[in-house]
Amino acid sequence: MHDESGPLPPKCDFSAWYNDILWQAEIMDVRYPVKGIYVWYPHGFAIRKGTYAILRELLDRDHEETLFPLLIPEHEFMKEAEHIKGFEEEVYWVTHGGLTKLDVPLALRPTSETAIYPMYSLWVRSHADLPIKLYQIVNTFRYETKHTRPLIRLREITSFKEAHTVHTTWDEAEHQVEDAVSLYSKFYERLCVPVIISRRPEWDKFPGADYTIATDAIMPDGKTLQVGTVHHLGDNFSKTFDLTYEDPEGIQQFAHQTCYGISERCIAALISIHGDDRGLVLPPEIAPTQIVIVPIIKKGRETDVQNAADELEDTLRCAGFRVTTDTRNLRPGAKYYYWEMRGVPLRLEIGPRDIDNGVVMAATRFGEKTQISRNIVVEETIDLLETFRLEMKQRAEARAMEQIVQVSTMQEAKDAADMGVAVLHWCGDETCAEIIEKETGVSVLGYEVRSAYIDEKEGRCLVCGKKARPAIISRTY
RNA sequence: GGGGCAGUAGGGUAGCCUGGUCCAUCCUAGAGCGUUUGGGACGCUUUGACGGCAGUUCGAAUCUGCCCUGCCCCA
Repeated sequence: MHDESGPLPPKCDFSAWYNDILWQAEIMDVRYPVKGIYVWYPHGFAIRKGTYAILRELLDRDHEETLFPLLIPEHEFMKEAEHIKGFEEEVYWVTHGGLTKLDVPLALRPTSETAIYPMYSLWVRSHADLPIKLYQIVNTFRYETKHTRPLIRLREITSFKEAHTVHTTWDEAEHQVEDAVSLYSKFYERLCVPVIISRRPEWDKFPGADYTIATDAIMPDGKTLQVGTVHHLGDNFSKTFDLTYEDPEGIQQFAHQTCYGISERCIAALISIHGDDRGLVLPPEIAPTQIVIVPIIKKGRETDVQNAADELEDTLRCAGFRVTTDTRNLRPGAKYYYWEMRGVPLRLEIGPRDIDNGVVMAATRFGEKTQISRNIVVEETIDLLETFRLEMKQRAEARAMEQIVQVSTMQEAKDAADMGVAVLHWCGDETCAEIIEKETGVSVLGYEVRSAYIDEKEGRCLVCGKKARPAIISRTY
């Protein structure tokens, strides 16, 4: 419970570590009495706010935020055949209003295509109305039958950012897919979370899509977590929902669409990839508290120290930092552990000795201590936080590179997929993929891989020996 | 989808087989007072639970049934 072991199970026991850090760092309370449904603690929610602020900022450059209803009438939901097949097993239905049975059952959205597209069909008249690029951040419901996990596999997804765009042509929609992929790359770069982008195999794409590009992060236990998807919907939904526009020649045409989503899984990745045995490690941009000031009270110098801490807090707050002074009646050590658990990037200690010398002690979340001069504390803090951010990124990338292994035999693939992601050559043929999956026991995640950590060179299919490009396989969440 | 194990205070455990002095307990957490503060402080006082619903019984944390929730293994 104490001493060298620390309050958390070691991170190498990832499952136990993950469950524990969620409540120790006050991210989620998992005790809500419904399976797969959890409560955000204020601290977790503050992390969510910071993370989604970045997502909003990136999207707001050329999207508009909106809000569609939670309830979808059965007849709309049931229109798109492929889509229904993909979701019918996991839809919650509202069947009654009070004691009265509803004439039309209402689905709780598992995703909002069928809520949004009937309205798009009303809104779009002419090519001049296009493109439309909207997004919303909402809760969605899926009756998951597999093992649920906080932030990862939920029955109520509380933080689903879904964007839905409409375009005149298939090619224009394809450009939008590319824009979205690059937007997601930027997003994860800001979180310092390394990701692999790839095209999902045909049998694994979004129900109703022409194709799906996915973003995966590698968790500490080597399993991958899908943390973003971008779908080219072609004109599949526009045909179903009669979403047409009049082109410049006066002819009615079906629109082409895309949709792309990110959920609170991005928080799961953020926590898991950066956290350590002492707790959270957060990028300064996201940390609800960026700097904590710990006053070192000594008998006889109480007001002295308190005033110095207050002044320091003022200076930093005026410089734009999110800063807290911990004035609780605890030993300094207890405070250090407390804020380390919460992932605060920088701690400043100020005691009588520092006041006399005109300095403060700075310690980053990685444990690097430096003494900085009080009169240039703002400049030094900016430097320390930026160095810290880069260090976070480097550590995460180094780990990702260890977890990605290029393989050339089935046995190697199996071994590598046990520890992380195996990169192998696959011709694109489904029967070859089946053999790979059967022999390795893990699934083919994708092909047309885009990642700074993976070489895109051609080779020979591991199964049939035909010309092939790299594909990735791994155990998944 | 199939199988197994479990649920006792905020957290972790004992008790259950063999129903009854059980005022549980320790660590931890919360509240209060005082002393303390350069890596998890200490003393005193105090708060708090048997997952839910039925049943068996003079009596249920303990036995039975159903439900809910969690964890592990296999497909």
